[in-house]
Amino acid sequence: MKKGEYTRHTILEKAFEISYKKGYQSTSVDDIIALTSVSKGSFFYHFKNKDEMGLAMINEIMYPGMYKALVIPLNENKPATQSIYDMIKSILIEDPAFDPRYGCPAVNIIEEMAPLNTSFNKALSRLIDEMQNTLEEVLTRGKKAGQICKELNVKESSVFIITSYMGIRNLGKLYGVDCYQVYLKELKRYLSSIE
Amino acid sequence: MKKGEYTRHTILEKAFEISYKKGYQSTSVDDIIALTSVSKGSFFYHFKNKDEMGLAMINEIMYPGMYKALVIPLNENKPATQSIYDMIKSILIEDPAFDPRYGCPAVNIIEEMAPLNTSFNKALSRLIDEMQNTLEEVLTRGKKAGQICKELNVKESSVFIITSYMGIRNLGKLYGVDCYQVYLKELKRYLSSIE
DNA sequence: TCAAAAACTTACCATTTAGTATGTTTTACA
DNA sequence: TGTAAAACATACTAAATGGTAAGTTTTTGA
Repeated sequence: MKKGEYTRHTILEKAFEISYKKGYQSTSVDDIIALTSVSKGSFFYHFKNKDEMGLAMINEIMYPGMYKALVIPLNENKPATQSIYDMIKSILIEDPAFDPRYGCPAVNIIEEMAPLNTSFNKALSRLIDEMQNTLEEVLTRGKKAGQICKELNVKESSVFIITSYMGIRNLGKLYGVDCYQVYLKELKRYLSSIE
Repeated sequence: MKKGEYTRHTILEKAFEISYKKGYQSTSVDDIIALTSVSKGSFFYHFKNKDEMGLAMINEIMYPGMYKALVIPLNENKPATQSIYDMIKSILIEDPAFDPRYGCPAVNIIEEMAPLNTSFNKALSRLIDEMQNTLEEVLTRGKKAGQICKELNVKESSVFIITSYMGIRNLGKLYGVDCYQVYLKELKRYLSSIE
């Protein structure tokens, strides 16, 4: 029960790595086993089909990764708008797990799979809900601390922030990091407008 | 020379229709010819390969479509922020050419193909540049008309508006039209913050 | 240590994929 | 109206796809 779990996990990691660059549907089982030196029989021993693997990849690789990169940093003890700005700047500019050319793994797979597979949709909704809730909490705490305008609707604002992040990941695929800098300036302006 | 152009155009239209729902890479040539009742030989008479067809689809179907839905409405004679808000609301809520479940065709194909194909990337950049420039013009005109804050950086603001649009198309795939309404409220707030 | 369960391998299969070769029909226009 | 070019159809290919069958090796825990 140990060896198998290790194999399973490396399959998921490699699948994540390839599908981040090529897209989920265009990543074949053969692509994955080629990179893992796991046989096809072994692949299908661990997952009854490709989509079950994809779902596990979302839940076991993507979810923890996003949690670490997006949620944890938001709970540091900083002024609300500061901690939001820092987190977004950090994942856009500093985090080596992201490549501007390939965007954000979560955004990519939402774009590709949410309309096609309800199981994927559910798992991905759970991921974005987590992010959404954390943002709302930060903004609400900010209100109580007098850092955020009392009249602000925290739900609307956090949706707006998330959409801007999703969008800049998309735009970055066309124009590279240059547009990240432009985006960050206006994000800062927006954030100061809700203080 | 007439009949052929008609066939070519219906191929492009149907390819657009299917790939809007399934994604470009997952739309096969067989899918397209099945829906057009055009033979495979005829398909490859008009396009030397699938990607050449995809490129033509972007330039001949997507570009004009986006121009009509996004650019033209921005040049109506309204206050700057009003015309931006109305245009976005219109394509999100009213335009029957878009299905919230499937998002925005241009955003979809940027997400999927921009990292994988430089020809696609160029054609799509041209499309977004057009949108970007129009937004900048509207904001600049708004400044001159005293509707927009003089200190605003029009480039940064228009990038921010575009990213928010791209992002809400992504989020809409998870949550449907409900999140459009939430987004629009905060978009309105943002727009009034730049007045 | 040893047997049962877990983990893995190899060789295969049916289907789908983009693309081609070769020939036939249609169209435009002189 | 005749003919050359344009447009199309059919039947095919080789490679890639997700998945399976059947057997072999490795691991684990009593």
